Amino acid sequence: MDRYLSGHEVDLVILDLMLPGEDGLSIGRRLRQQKNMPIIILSARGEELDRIVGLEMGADDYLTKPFNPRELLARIRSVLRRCNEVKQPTASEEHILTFGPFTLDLQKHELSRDGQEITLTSGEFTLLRIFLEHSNRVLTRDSLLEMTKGYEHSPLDRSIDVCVGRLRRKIEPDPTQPVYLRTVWGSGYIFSRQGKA
Amino acid sequence: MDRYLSGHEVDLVILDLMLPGEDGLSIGRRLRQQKNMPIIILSARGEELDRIVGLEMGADDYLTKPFNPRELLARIRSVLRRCNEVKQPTASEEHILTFGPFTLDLQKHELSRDGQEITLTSGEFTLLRIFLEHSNRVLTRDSLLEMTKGYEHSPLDRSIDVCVGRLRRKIEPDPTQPVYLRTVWGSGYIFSRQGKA
DNA sequence: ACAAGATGTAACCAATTTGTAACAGAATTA
DNA sequence: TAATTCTGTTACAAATTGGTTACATCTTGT
Repeated sequence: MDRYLSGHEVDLVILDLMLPGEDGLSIGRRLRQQKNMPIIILSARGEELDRIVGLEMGADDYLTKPFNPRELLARIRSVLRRCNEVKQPTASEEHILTFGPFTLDLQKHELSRDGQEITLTSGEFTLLRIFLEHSNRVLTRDSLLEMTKGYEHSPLDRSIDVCVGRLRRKIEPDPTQPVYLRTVWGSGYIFSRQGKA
Repeated sequence: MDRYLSGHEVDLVILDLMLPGEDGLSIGRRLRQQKNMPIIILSARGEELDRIVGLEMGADDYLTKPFNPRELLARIRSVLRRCNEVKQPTASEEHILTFGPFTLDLQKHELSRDGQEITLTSGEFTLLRIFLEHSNRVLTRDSLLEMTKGYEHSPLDRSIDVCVGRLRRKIEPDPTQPVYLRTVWGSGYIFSRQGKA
């Protein structure tokens, strides 16, 4: 069992105390201590003492057989909800930015859409971050160069244009008709999180 | 009741569905939605349907009268424990960290896989510990040097790269294609416990 | 409609960054 | 002290990036 657990992603363990082998309670205690894994205990014995021991051991919930499957589902949902809040205490904080269906994680340097990762080079990442942090306002090539590299302006520098193009290919539904990263002719670029037509 | 709640610090609400006044279930629903408050429901009716409705509504636990006071205490403890972890996720002193099939024991300074020990030098151990303690975020060479040795930065210091390489040979299935200890080009390294492709 | 300037973009490749083997001084152990 | 292990440095190979260039396309003003 330990081997299985170490090789797989497990969200929650439902422990049947009536199963043979290592004592269910000690398994549970170990799982909780080492991996902080959510646990629901099933038991045929409905005696109160057992239930109390199970909960004190650290299980998150306790159900006695026979049980209603719908109740088990409800309890699983309840435990997982609590648990996800534990895993991502700071998910809602500053280091995750979103636009349209995309998510940019500033800590991981990772862009994803529908849970699927989209690889960005470090230049693309930097540019996207700047656009997200200054959305809905026109950014000139000068200020973009300034923010990305601290450059002074060179009048024939096209590097921003090229990088914008590369970014568009990764985030725009149709790079020809940008909805997030639009050109403001004669001035620069503007980014809008919701994606204008 | 609302007046009381807004003026006081409340850790947990025990809701008696049999009390008069506003319907207990809707009170509960409101508390959870507005304050994300932990809730335990008491009810004289032991019918399954009620218990299910209560849990689905978002209560953290459910107890039917008559109940054993000790069991109520245990359940309160269980619910509060979960909640406090939300507030202080790193409060407990875990000295065993896991990732993929590996286990790192901080006390013994020992890395093992499937019960088999993998010897680490002290430099490798330190680096791995730091990666595990700061997983899922990019760590620059600078900050890694800082954390491992308190170094000031020397721009041509490659010691981190070399140590990362050595660590990879011990933990990566294929050091050429790291899944745990990945490079973030132009920025540094990032460690993910579950091992990304 | 035309010219002039601005923008999009494919392709090339130099500069940078990273991987790693080999070496040697440092640290540890016997 | 001698032997052994560890770890930083160096050097070079490999990989990756992103700026430059060149040209097509688009916008604006006349």
